Amino acid sequence: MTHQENKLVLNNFFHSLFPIEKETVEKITKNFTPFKLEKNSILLDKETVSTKTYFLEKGYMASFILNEDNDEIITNIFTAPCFVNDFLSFFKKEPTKETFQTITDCTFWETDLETVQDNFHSISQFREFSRLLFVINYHNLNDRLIEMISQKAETRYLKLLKQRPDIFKHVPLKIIASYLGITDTSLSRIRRDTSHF
Amino acid sequence: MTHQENKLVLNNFFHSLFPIEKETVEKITKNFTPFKLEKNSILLDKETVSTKTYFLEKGYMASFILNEDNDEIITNIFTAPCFVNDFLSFFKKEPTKETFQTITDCTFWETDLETVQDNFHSISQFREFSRLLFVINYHNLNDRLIEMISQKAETRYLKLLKQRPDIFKHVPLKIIASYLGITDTSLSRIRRDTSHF
DNA sequence: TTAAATTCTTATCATTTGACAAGTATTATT
DNA sequence: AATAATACTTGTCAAATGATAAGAATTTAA
Repeated sequence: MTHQENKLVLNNFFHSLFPIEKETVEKITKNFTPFKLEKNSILLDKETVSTKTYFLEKGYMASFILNEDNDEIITNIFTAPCFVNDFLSFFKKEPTKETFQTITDCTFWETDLETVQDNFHSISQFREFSRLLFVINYHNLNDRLIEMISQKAETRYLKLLKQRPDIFKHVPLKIIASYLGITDTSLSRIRRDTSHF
Repeated sequence: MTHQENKLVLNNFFHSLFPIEKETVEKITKNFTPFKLEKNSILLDKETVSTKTYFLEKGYMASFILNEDNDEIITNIFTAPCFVNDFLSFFKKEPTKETFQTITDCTFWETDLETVQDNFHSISQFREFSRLLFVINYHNLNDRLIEMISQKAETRYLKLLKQRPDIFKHVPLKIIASYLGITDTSLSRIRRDTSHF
């Protein structure tokens, strides 16, 4: 087994989320294959159908959409290890509106819908894991929406800085600004005004 | 069978989302029980664990959290027919942070986790339905977040007015304002400035 | 039906954030 | 190392939204 084929990080992700036997995880990840992308590569492009589900083993990514003015609106920032998916596109076979792009060099594992379906219908613990992954993703998204509704940019920035300090080391500020729903100018001002914290 | 026990709306909801046999739906909804709530009743209170999953058959609801200043921040507005759930609380048995309250008189169907689990692990089409429900809910939430990030309040208001005109007939404007992430004062101003549309 | 409570609107002023432009710093390319 | 490209900061002014208060309209309760 080469170093590239070491599924330790992938398999551990299952264990970290849900109590599950080693053998079951190995069965689930049997049909996952590894690959790498350099920084600033596109993993999944807008207006294409996502035929794979991706696990980000190492690196940083972002997803974005283009608004009417063709500005990139960052919709998510991903820190490994995590699954990176456009659920709607993958499960409903519809074109995605978002583009998923690497920020740093990244390593991935991928598998196709057929494998996911086999696992989903034959391994009850994978079903539970899948649902839990949805529940957690939904919950995180809901929390972020609540913050966007109820807190001003400075509060959101300070919270992100505290909860995900790592991304400030690896992700350009203009991407973080867009993720926070503000301009890079505004983020710069907020950072100046809060630098004493 | 009394009128109250007519599962037409509930059962049709399954058919509308996913191709599924009549008998399978009847099997799934066998253990759902009906109940009613008057307007301004609490369906699920903050800091309690959601032991049921709810289907809103008729009426309007909202969910909200309380921020630091004890202001209600509306997180969602529900129009029947739809499922109304705190996924995290229901599946992870954790206390919810949100309160779910009726806006009008409402009729519901409910069932418990044990029934959901039985269905989830024994009926493959229910698994597909459940996942699809998650996918659609996640997608709607993501769209709403993107709007919050990238569009100004007036644009979000006009879009809501176009996409869900019914709620403006049944839901107080101050609730809609909070849902849009603005004050009722601000919504009132926007409505004055856009009333010519 | 009247009184009270709630919702909605409007006005004024303050705060937050955006748009634009210029300049500096950093990173990538040759 | 030099050049170009990109990222970041700062300043100025404008636009969007919030906070507060007062009054009008509507709904609810007695």
